[in-house]
Amino acid sequence: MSWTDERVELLKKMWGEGQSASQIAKELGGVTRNAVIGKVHRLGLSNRAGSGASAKPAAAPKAKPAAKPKAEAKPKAPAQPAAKAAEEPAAEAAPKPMSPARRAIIPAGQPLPPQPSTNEIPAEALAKVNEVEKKAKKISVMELTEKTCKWPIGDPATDDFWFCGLPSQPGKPYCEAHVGVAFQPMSSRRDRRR
DNA sequence: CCCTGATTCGC
DNA sequence: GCGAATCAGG
Repeated sequence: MSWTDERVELLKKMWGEGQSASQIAKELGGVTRNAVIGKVHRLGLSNRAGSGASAKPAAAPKAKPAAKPKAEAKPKAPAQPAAKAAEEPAAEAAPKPMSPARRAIIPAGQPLPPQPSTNEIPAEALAKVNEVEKKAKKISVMELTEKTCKWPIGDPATDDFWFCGLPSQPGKPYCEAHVGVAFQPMSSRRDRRR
């Protein structure tokens, strides 16, 4: 993929809005977050409006990439809890706070036209989860241990919120059913060719 | 551990 | 110019 005018524009726009490089890369498609960051730099729009993130001193002595005796570890399976099923219309992506000024409520129509689902959750797994949620122990956050399923259920904004609490799978943060929905999808992850 | 952006440098 | 590899902070 090449940096066409439109792609660059979208890049600028999203970067300006405080989107992360990885998100921009995902949105554009065909590029990695590194490519995005590289482009951002080349475009000269490095830092965003002084967001209180991390300040780079700029000139830091490094120099050492000459040789790379780095014993790199193998990538793992990232996998994060996938979005819950349908019910809450508030499942939106707001990764960064951005400027306090632009806090406009979502319009009325369809602010999100082309939303290709990041990942699909098998209907089967969902059904399973629904069943499990009925048997959930409804434990609070303080009751979570290494052995309890940490799958959140309900709306954190209300009292209808608890954790599954069923016995989690060894080495996993969730019970079997929730491991299913949490780790199932996640198909593509950029290659790390060497 | 995951994620961020930043930098370097071979292409 | 491009972006993977790498670095460095959170």
